[in-house]
Amino acid sequence: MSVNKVILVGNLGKDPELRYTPSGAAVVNFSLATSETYKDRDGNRQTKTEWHNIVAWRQLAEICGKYLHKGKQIYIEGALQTRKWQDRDGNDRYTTEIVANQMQMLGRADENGGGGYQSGGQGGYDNTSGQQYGGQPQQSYNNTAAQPQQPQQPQQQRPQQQRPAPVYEEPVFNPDDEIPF
Amino acid sequence: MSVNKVILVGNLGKDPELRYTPSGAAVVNFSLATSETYKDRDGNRQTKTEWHNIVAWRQLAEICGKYLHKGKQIYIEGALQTRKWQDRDGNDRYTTEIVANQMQMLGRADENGGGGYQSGGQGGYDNTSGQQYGGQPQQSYNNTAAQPQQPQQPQQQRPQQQRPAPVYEEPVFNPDDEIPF
Amino acid sequence: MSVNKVILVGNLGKDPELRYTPSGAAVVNFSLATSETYKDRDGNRQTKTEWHNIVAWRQLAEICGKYLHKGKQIYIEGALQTRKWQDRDGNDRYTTEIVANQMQMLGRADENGGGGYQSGGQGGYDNTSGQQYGGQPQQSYNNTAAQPQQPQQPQQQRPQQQRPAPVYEEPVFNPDDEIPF
Amino acid sequence: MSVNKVILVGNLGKDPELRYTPSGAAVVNFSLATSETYKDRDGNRQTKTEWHNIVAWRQLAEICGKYLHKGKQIYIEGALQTRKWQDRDGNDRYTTEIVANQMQMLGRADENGGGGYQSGGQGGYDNTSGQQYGGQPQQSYNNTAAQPQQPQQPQQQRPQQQRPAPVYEEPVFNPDDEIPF
DNA sequence: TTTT
DNA sequence: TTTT
Repeated sequence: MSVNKVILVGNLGKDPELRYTPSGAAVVNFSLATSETYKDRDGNRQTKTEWHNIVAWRQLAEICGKYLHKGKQIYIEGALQTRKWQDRDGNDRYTTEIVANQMQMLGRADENGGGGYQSGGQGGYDNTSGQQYGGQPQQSYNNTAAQPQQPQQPQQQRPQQQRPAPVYEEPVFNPDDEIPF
Repeated sequence: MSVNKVILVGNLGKDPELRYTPSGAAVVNFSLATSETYKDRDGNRQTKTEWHNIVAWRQLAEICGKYLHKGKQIYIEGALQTRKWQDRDGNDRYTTEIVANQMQMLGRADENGGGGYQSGGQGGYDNTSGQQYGGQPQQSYNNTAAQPQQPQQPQQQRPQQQRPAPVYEEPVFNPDDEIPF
Repeated sequence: MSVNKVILVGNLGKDPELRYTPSGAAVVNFSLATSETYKDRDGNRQTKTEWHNIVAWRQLAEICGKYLHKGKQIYIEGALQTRKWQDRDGNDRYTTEIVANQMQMLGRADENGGGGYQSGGQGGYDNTSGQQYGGQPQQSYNNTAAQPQQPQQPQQQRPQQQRPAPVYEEPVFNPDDEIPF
Repeated sequence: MSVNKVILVGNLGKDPELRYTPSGAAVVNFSLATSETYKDRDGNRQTKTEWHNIVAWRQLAEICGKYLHKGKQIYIEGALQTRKWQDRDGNDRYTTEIVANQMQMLGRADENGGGGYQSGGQGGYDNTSGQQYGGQPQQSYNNTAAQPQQPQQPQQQRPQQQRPAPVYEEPVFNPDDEIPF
């Protein structure tokens, strides 16, 4: 009985980071900038930039890891998700991310290369999963997990003392952590 | 390299019409009203209503057919599609529809009944297909065809003289027509 | 009590057509293509293109007329609107358009020129109207009419015999027609 | 050159909190829940709830304060914004909010009352500002500031020792703080 | 950290 | 009529 949707068009601040869970699920993280320009009261043009934490899983993660790079302009559609975690003092802290389920590279195709792009278009994967428009041709890159469960970042669920060298910072995704499903 | 997305919140003008193709695919059609109120130059409040033709396929079609009814308020997400057809004079004519891929019933749950609702919540189907948020729990009702192909309305592709009693009107979906795949 | 929203990313099929009403209101029309690629049952990659009729008014119309051109990739946000008109036989006919209220040029800035672009960035207008995010810096190009009234295409409201040479086709926007407000 | 858009349909977790800045600008805060249901690996139906921090300004703030209440189902459209602030240890901390620019009450009109609703429809304000669809009738409740500047939460900009009893927590909006414009 |  |  609800809708949770985010639509962004922006530029990557850095190259994406693609990792794999022990079970083999791909996950990618990157930050995306959206900018607004406006004139302040003195008539000077100002820019305000917003940074968004993007995460994607599985096939979409791999596509992002392969084809996106720092500076690339993309369209992202996803859902808001706020993860709770504990800092070193045991305080609850929260991080909000956009869990992407669709991505579109924007601009010219010949500009969709950069950092590691191999020619051959979008080769190497088949976009036949059909999540987006059941009963329609496929549009863009969608996330395609057959059984959807967003893995909880596992750091917050197991005792922190299990870590050999406890990191009292925001839990970055750890590819050695098992997805709990 | 493109995005084609429609988001509507409105009310059904009539009960939805659920049909099946010979191959067994469910398809539903209904019209959805969105209304805007504004004040004209004389300060009088005016209402402008827009009517949208909605079509949905397969599982989503069946859910719409079962649970929606005239007057129901819903959220719809889909894609624009313009079908071309010929009228009796052979002129090209066009009809624009929204091919829904997500639907949300709005308002109270106890008001989500009406025309044929069985108690038991959203019982009768398993929402485990995972199109929307690969890697996440499922949200709302999605269209779930594993191999997405939007059936072309076949009327425009076969000779009209095949029809016993040719109807020189906009080709309404004919459940006797085979989906071309 | 409703939402009527369209979000498109696509390419212009032709240069936009900018006109002015007798009262001086700018109006622009262009068609925008969105394309999906999919594999058919034989595994061949197919493309399906959808064409959308875009209309924009006033400041946004002028920006589109100045900076857009055939082939340009843009983001459009707007509302669906279906206009009713009569063909020569007096039959009701309908045309669905997207009334744009926001537009974003995509791709590189140095590619945002073409057909008549003058350097100087987005010069010539001040983006200080604040429709989009009241209380926030302005984002992108918005439609900025202080008193919003969508002009009805006047052809359908006055007798067709008033036209010297009646055109029995879909009523294209006529800049000699007065906006009815 | 970017888009930052959030679309939510959900229910308020509490009554909204309406405050005013010293300069008289209304600001409202509330949390909105979106929920997804899914089946876990054991076939049990699970619900995952996401909480979103909503903020709105000026006219939209006042409408939210007047007409919304705990449990109410609404449609919200807005932009993501992450505020940075310092906790007691001087660590940077971040809070992500949705700055609403459009709101729609969902469900029955006779259910749109509760906590302080006066009959008379949406009386008490004129929705004639025209931000959303320049050139169109107005849809829903929009934020209408003529000069858009999102007030920065001022707590993070002035010395914390100014507070008589420093609260080493996330800076909640303080209506005694002046908006910096 | 990106873009304009 | 665009793009890939």
